[in-house]
Amino acid sequence: MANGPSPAMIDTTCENCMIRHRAVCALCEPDDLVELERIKTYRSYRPGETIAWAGERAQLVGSVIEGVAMLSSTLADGRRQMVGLLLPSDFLGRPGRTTHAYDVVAATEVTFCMFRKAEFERLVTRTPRIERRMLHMTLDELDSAREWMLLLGRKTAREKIASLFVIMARRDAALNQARPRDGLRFPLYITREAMADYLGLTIETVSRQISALRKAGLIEFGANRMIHVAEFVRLIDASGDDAGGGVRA
Amino acid sequence: MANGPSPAMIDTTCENCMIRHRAVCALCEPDDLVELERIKTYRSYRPGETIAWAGERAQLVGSVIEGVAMLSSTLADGRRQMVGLLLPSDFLGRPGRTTHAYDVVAATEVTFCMFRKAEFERLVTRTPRIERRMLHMTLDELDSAREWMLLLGRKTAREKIASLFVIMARRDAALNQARPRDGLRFPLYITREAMADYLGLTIETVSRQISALRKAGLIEFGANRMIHVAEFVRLIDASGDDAGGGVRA
DNA sequence: GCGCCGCCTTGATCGAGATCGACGCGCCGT
DNA sequence: ACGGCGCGTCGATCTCGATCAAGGCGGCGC
Repeated sequence: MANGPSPAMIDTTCENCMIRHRAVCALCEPDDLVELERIKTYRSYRPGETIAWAGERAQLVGSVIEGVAMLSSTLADGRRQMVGLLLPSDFLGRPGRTTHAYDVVAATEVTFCMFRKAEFERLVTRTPRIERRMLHMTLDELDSAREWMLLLGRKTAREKIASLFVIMARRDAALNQARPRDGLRFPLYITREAMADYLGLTIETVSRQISALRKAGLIEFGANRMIHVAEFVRLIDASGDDAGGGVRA
Repeated sequence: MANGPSPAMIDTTCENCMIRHRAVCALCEPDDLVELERIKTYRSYRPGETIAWAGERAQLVGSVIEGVAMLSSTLADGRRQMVGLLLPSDFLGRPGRTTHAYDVVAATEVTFCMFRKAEFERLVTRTPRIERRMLHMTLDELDSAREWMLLLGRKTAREKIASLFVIMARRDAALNQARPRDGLRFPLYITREAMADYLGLTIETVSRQISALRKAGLIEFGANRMIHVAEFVRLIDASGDDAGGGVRA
């Protein structure tokens, strides 16, 4: 994700867009795309760069084309919790709200297909297809958020790490059309800090539990931040979720 | 909420419905309401009754008219986490999914305005107004879920209890149009178990922290499960959220 | 009235994860 | 080559909330 094509190499026609059939524009007809192309712009951010601050006036909305961005909330004394991840095709910005509700930070190099908020909303209002698509995407996000609530509220540190790895492995397998027979590899792009923020842990606990999983033989470290999972089922068991036998990609 | 009018007393015309302007039908035109009235039915559940099991085929969808229902997830070994609350006007059932994703249990006596799923979806497909309304409701739920993620991941037991009370107090104040000057009362309908499931705690910790808040003078117990908050600002401080001075209802 | 049962409270102890502190390793700029 | 810095690891200790255990209180049926 972090080392895909550079922004300059992105095909800027909607027809050829990498996320054409998964993003907010998935249900659009050719006519709609003409409209979208008229008002869209591309914008990239460096890893660690802040894309928006919570409370800030939201001028832009848009879809992630590639890379990963993090949504997080912060308590007055600095405790931070990640509340969402924006992956390619995910949408940033909420119709009917004028400010950002969360801090948005680039986790990797990330590129957005952006629209001026007002123009986009005008277009949405007269294009129910976009609204329908947004509804489905929002429902999916709500499901993810609720799954994460279970993790945050009830899972042990070990289960949290295993759950994260299961998700990353599945995502990577889906992306690369790889069949997760036995033996599965995926890259660990994010830092311990990002994992800790995501899982509601400290970085020390994240580090210790990853070591514990390695010592227990559930994972191995490869070169270049690759994680190798010999028996995916054992990782799923360690994650606390049942779904026991069936290895879904 | 638990002791409002009985189902039999509910006015069954959409025009006079208590949630007419807040529910999924809020944007509907009179013509749409005729359609809805044709396919809707009312259904009530007793406190503690299970409305749906996770994984079960979803036949019905609908809005809460009155009462409260809880959505929760369960881990294989029985650990449970509440992932959502359905209050009057909230919608149960997800378009495009054939099974329930969570257990749904009545927290109080609860009455739904329900539709056969297939019929409702057919209607939605040709009524973008309903879709737009669902989108906004889903976005609100997503915000609540994310706020809850911050609570589950980063707040202390004490802050969790205080946060819950702040929310309940605000909700009650909003419902009764009461101005939260100094001195604010609200009823504590739910059990310690429900609070524990919601907050990611055990019932013992819930009990102890409520006692601690009482001993610290932040809350007092009245008759009939009423909680009295003398200085709302102190409760907000204890909740960990800033928003320090401004007392919003 | 009496006893039971569900819900709640409180105490004692335990343990997972936070906190504090030290250090290792790789990368980058000079 | 060297030093500095960001990131990760690991050990020691502490602490908050879980766990285990013992009642209390109130409503309800008999």
